[in-house]
Amino acid sequence: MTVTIYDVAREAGVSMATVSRVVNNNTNVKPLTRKKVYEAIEMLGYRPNAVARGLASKKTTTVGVVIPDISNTFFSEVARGIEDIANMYHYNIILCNADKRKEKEIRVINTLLEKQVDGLLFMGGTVTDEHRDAFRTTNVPIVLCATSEATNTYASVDINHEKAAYDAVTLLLNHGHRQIGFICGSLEDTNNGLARYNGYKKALESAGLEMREELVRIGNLRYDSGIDATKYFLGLEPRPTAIFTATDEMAIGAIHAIQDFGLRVPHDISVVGIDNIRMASMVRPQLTTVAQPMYDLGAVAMRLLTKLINKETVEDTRVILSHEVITRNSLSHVYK
Amino acid sequence: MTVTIYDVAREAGVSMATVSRVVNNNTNVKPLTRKKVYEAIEMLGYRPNAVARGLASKKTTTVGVVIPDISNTFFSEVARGIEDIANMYHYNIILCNADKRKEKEIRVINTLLEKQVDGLLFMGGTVTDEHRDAFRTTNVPIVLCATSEATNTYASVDINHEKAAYDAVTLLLNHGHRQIGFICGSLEDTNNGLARYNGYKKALESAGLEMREELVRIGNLRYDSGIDATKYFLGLEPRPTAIFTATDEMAIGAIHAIQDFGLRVPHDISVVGIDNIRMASMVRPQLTTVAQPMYDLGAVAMRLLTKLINKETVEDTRVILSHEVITRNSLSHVYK
DNA sequence: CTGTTAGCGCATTCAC
DNA sequence: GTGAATGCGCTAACAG
Repeated sequence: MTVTIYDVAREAGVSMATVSRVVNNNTNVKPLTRKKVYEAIEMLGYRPNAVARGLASKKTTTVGVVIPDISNTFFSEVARGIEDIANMYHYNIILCNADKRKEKEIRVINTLLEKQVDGLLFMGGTVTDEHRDAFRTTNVPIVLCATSEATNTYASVDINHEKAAYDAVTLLLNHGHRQIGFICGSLEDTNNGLARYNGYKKALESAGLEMREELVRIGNLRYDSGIDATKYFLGLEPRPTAIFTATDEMAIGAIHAIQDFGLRVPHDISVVGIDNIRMASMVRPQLTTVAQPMYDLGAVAMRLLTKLINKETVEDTRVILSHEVITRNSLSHVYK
Repeated sequence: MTVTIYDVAREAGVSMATVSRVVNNNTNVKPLTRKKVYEAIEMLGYRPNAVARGLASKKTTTVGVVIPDISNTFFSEVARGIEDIANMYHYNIILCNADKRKEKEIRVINTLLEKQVDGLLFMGGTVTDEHRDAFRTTNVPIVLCATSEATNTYASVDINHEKAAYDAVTLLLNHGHRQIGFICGSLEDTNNGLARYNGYKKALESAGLEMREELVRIGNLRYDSGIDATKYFLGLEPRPTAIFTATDEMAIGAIHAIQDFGLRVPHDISVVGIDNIRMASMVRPQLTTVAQPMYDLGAVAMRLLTKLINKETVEDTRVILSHEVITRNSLSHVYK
């Protein structure tokens, strides 16, 4: 039924070793024999069995990708970067959603390893000791992407989240804002939570301001929670003149909550986010935000992984990509 | 270095067949031996090699998914449905972006087949003869998802695009609109283009109206093209009282173009889209649209694929999921 | 309930 | 340049 390398060999009147050579573009095959083999392949409709090849060569040309949620626009953008570069280097990716749930992350890491992936790209909340235990059981290269890891012992690519938040708040400060509401992620979430929280705090301190707890709300990074937190801010006396959020989605929620309340953005309240998801320029007013290079995060991580897989020497395995303030229309000077 | 089933067998004092049995939860292993094997596995840190297993059993428990673009919010939602169900049935997915480009689609189909996937989930624009040629070279089950195929010979899951458009336009008609601008996808795109175009046309005809070419614009399904086409409509005399678009993204572009022009939605112009992407309820006014069950499209397609893989008898391999009109705030009766 | 024996389809020595 | 032989790690009969 299925045609194997052996059938091709017989058809072409050569040995299977020779067929293997031409299929793998090995040098040292006489042009004529090469041609005969190609013809046999063509006429039999031979398709190499990558599984058998993987077993024999111990390389599968596939990498495992664990991702929190592919339907999240931030991660799907990163995933596209990953896949494009993977494709460029002739790797395929096995994609696993893990929702930042530790047990599921560990589980998929193990099945990915069972599948003999050549490398592992991990995106998730935070790397714990259990993760490290799982990573330790293998020799395949691992790179962390948009993920925080305390001991800094793995290859990784990310942005400086604290600095990004710091820059955003400083921007607000420079526009005269002093009452800046902050919708933060959970402080257990190192990147979106704690790091950005620290950035907010430090920016305030740099300006000689004290952080006030009543101006900080914890959200879940999503649109609705941006709305909810903003409603709270709207009830404050005095009201904040600006709202900074740890994600663009929450920022968009903030904008709408303000508008639904009958106020204007940025005239009455300015709003600044982080991420620069596509949607950020698909709101009115368009969102001023700190851009993360989402596609590049994935692309660079994947490129790094290919180098690691090929045992190329790489100068720096901990790469920080730069973020960038994107000025649009949701921010203005404070009106006294 | 790597510990194999043979090492475990020796350690546990049994044969490799027995180890294989316990690893595969085969019945008929004495509890005591099972326990011994588990202990050996534990102490050696044995991890089954899925590649070897795949070669021996001719099953890889992975399915190939070809998708137009994972960073597109519509498809990433579908992909989530696919992955969740795949995971539920213990399959992994190899994800390949193909951008609806035929050559790339054919290419990834072939590499997926080389990797011996147990099944193939195809999402793309249109299935051509070249696709059918590629499909013919294999016996693995294939299901088409959100994809049009003229000869109707493959398992598939989709919605009725023509009817969805028909319903949307009828809704507009029922609200008194008679001048309905339509931003369509390319007519070469069977689903998003032609089918929805026909639905628009038929709805008009059912109401005894004639379709007028100047009220139809071709867009590329994205936000910006919604803006561009709407600017054109805004210059028409008389202006349409409503705009219907083939995708939500274009609808949101339409809303913003209208607002940027100084008009109000829906007071001056109503807007209705198709899809119900998350963003549809993250605009002001919130978008009235015809919902496609994106997650379910993926989930049902994957479930169908698992049945096909297991050679279960399935009653109907061509499934049409129902769409639903979602009434929000971008539509009102026409103000005379 | 358990062990023996063959392959699965290919890459990869090592000869020639 | 090319062929023969071996084994990658595992499943799947078949015996017993």
